[in-house]
Amino acid sequence: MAKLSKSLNHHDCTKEMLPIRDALEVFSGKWKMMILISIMNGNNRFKEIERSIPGITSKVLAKELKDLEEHLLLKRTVYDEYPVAIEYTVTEYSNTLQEVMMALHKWGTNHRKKIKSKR
Amino acid sequence: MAKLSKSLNHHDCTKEMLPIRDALEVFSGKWKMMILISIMNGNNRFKEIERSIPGITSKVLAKELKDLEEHLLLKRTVYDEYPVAIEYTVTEYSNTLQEVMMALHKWGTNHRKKIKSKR
DNA sequence: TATATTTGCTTTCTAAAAGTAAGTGGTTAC
DNA sequence: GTAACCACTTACTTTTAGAAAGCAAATATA
Repeated sequence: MAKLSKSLNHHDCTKEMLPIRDALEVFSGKWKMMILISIMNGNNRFKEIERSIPGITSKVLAKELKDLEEHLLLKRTVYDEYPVAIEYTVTEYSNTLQEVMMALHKWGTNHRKKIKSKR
Repeated sequence: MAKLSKSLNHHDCTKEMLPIRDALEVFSGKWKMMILISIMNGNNRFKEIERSIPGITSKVLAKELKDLEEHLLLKRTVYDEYPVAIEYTVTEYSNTLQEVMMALHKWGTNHRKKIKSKR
């Protein structure tokens, strides 16, 4: 008995963790949010997006664009006209990220001050 | 002129991206948020935390705990008593993450439904 | 007409990060 | 005395990210 309770000697909090984990899986990482913001700001062509995000490489961008598309956050459209243009646009669904983005932006701004004052 | 404007043919949005990037750097990734939540839920010993997060290994946990400590989000205390106990506690500063966590939780919950209904 | 450049990627190679499994040194319970 | 617990660390493997170059098609420049 003592043993049993000891082996369970921790508070279960998986219920709270799962949704947060789901969310982070979708857009955490170095580039996904940046890509979304870039497209939201009117960069719709591959090269435009690439140029707007300092440090990203085309390989990584290509992969992340695919991921984001799968998660319904953006859409890839091929225009079969003259020199075949490809456009990436954010979906309506991606607007649900506004609140998350604002919270992140706010916290990040404050954290930068915090860390600066620490040094 | 045409050349110049073409080479700048994208909207600069680094200003908006930077704070979000700062924020994500601190706690994005597979485990950091889970660790914080676990500790907030009263798991303060290394093994307790480890047991409360399914799938995490001691190596990763040790590393993430160090990272979070450096970012002022938690505190490591050594009690020099009988069999030397070590306790991890969240800092007051980590409470500033509440808003972010709530936004993530909300979005993640909704996204899970969204993805489920898609399949 | 030849050369260079742009676009939207892909390929190859290397480096860094994450995961797996076992081990360590100390304490304590059986 | 053997087994288990604690807080990690070490060695090794696999996965992921990044760096650099290439490619086919079109367009612009000289």
